[in-house]
Amino acid sequence: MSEIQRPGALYQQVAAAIREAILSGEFAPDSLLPSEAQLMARYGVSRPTVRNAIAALRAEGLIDVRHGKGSFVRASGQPVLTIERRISRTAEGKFAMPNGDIWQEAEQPSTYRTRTTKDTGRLLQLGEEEALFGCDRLLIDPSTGTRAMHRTLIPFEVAETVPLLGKEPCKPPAAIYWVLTQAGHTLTWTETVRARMPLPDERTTLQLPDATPILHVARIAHDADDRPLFLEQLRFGADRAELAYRITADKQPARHTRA
Amino acid sequence: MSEIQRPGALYQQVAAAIREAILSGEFAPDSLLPSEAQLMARYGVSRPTVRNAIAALRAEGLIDVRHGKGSFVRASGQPVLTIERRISRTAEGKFAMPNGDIWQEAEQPSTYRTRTTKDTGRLLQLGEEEALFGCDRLLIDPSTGTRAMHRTLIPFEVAETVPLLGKEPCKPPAAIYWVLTQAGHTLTWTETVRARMPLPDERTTLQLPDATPILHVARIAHDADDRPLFLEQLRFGADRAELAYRITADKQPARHTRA
DNA sequence: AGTCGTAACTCATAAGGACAAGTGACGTCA
DNA sequence: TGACGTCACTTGTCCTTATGAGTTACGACT
Repeated sequence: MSEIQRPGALYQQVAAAIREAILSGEFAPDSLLPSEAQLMARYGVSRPTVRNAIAALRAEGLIDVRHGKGSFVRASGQPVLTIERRISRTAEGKFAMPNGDIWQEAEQPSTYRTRTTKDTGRLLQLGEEEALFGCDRLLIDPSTGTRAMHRTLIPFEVAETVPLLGKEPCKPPAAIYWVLTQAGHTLTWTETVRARMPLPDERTTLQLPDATPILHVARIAHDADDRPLFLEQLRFGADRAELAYRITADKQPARHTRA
Repeated sequence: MSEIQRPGALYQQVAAAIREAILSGEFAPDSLLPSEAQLMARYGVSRPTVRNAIAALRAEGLIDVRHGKGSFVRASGQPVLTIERRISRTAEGKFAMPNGDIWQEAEQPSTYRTRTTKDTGRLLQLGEEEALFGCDRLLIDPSTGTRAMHRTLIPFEVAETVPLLGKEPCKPPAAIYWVLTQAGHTLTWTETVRARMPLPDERTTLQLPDATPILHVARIAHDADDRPLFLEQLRFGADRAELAYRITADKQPARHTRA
């Protein structure tokens, strides 16, 4: 019934109409949208057109479609888990992470040897194809069901100078910080944050819904002279979790790039 | 020709075949994929099936399709711009941001009055529907072409106690920090980072390609007693830019939640 | 030589039909 | 009563056909 003809393609007009209805609250979160047949009648278009419009809204993450049941307005709920990226030291000097104890390991960590890629090589200030110890963990926060993939990458170079690391390359991060500190290093950290769409295997491991990007954090532990010691990666679905940082003002003037 | 029949739907098999070819390097980045007609012949399927497969790869961000030209393997290039989220103070105590001078304002900042939403209310530790000054900027980094949307939200409460803010609510962040410091506040900051798919207006303003999430940073400036003073938001396409943070170890033991 | 039309390619949009598959409710039968 | 089969609903998949629209190159005409 409702006549539409404004922007461009038919299916985009239908999509826009439904989108407005959702954003204006006419269709409440978690409520059932009209079925494809009803939408066909409502807008006087064919089924492919309706499905095309629905596909567009799906790609925007506005709706979820369940086979045999219908299309539901996605509860655009904010993330339920805040991952605080901070590092603290106890009175004895040991390291503690604010999130260290919420995560459980879903399976045995898997360790392996690998080489730097263009990306990890740049972060570690190494060339490509340099040898690394790797350790992958699948983490779960039981209280929210949030899943995350954690990876530790330690250059052979570094592991050689720190016997404990070479023997057991797959320790929890806090333990690695402690070992390196005991070995005489003074640690500081930098993190870079990216977002991208998941690869198929990430989609399944992290159990992500449609149109859900993943947040990708890379934490580099630096020595006192600013040289990278090792790398931690954390990946998780951006629908359930967010990152939190603390910032304080430096005394030095801002630099644009790290030497 | 190449026979396929493994996982599930036909179009998924076709998509998987093309995806493998891309990830294995058979189709180089920026190269032209076979046309729809060629793919129909190659896999012996109909045009809708080919288009369905292509739509799936598009949603994954693996390919870009250009009307009249063809489908291209997306150069999965890492972000070209690193946005450092740090704050420095000059010898005179004024504030400087590492990125402060790379951004140019694409248009006049627009100021307005608004009210807290559930989300911004929580961040500012206010209720819903509390009055705010708002200021929106569209920023551009000319060297990379990266666009970003910046928003400042100042509660009326705060603006009233700081005359300079009330008169001119739309100052650059560094200037606001300075004004608040002059007014006797001691600032610290926290940031939360999220990623999500863009809304249609964000897609156009930020000129985002398909399947590109946006990174959403909310920076809260706190007073010495940890009460929020005001809020800055930054939004940009995750395809071009990444965030960088510095972390140092606290002396205090980690707390899980802020009081 | 330069301009412009046309043809031949590309993807985009739209309609129609048919059947498969998941879901839930209802009713029958043991 | 309980188990199960069937049916009516939903979306998923796949095909055919047709037309519109952006891109490029070639060639004819000026």
